[in-house]
Amino acid sequence: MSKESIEQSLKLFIVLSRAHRSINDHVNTFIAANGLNPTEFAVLELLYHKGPQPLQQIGGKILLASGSITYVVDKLEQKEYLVREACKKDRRVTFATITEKGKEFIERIFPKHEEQIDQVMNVLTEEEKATAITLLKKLGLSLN
Amino acid sequence: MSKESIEQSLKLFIVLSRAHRSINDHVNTFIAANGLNPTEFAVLELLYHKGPQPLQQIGGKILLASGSITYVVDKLEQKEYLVREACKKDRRVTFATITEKGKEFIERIFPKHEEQIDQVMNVLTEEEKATAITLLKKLGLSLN
DNA sequence: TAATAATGTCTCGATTTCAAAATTAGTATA
DNA sequence: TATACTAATTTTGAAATCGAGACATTATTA
Repeated sequence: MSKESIEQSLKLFIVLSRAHRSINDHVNTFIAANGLNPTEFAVLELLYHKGPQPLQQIGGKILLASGSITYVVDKLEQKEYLVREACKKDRRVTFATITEKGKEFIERIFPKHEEQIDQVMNVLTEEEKATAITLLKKLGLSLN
Repeated sequence: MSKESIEQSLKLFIVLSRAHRSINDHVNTFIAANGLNPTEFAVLELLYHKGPQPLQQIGGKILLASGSITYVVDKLEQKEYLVREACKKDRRVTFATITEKGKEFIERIFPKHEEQIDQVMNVLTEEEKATAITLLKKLGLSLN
């Protein structure tokens, strides 16, 4: 654990934070221009791709506290992008289901969202992307 | 811009987000255990390493809106980790300066903070860290 | 020089998030 | 079966952040 090693680690932390912030700002600006915040978008995307979900599962998947789920789901329900549906088997559970309007929204927005990300990531070659994925995966796993 | 390329880009976005979140949660838990939030810590570290700063410069460096700077500097001033000082040359300007108590705090905490980060980053070899730094730098720059 | 523009900080209201407590429903135990 | 435990959701209050506007000061320019 030399001094240089620590400095490298710190530098890596900084460039990782900057890269993340930079990309996120870009992506979030696009999402905001379409009337949602990043969390709302994440929830809607989840429902679109994985089907109806119990509220609690949503919290688990996008890492949100239970109180926040209620809030975000309320917002999306007001916008008519999803509906709450009671679970018949277990009356404690509420499912969130994407509506037609929600589907249309995602289908309209998602391709551009992907393009935005691709546009940024394409400063790297395919090989560099593959390398970055491998390294970042290790970092993401290093704590669990 | 093939289909595979976009998928790689999306995957990279996801692993980048996860890595960042994972590391950040780790680091923030440590900082919180010492009574600060990440932003307060960032401001204090900036003042420690770069000396007294006009409030506005702080906002520029850690990317915070002007209203938020006022708020964070208030918090740190209440904790007696910094003081506001009027600028004599330009009476619009206020400097934030770290106090002795603030210095002691950073000197006590910072080495452990570095260790925390190093501990996580050391799942990578030195060479891998260097590679990651190079790639992430490109991503961070790709938008400005 | 006087008017106008720009700059730095603060205030205020709105948004988003969390954590803890409350509520309601289901499960297990004595 | 009553009683306590667990689970899912909502409510509530606090914290953190932003953006727009207010205010004082400084800079520019006509």
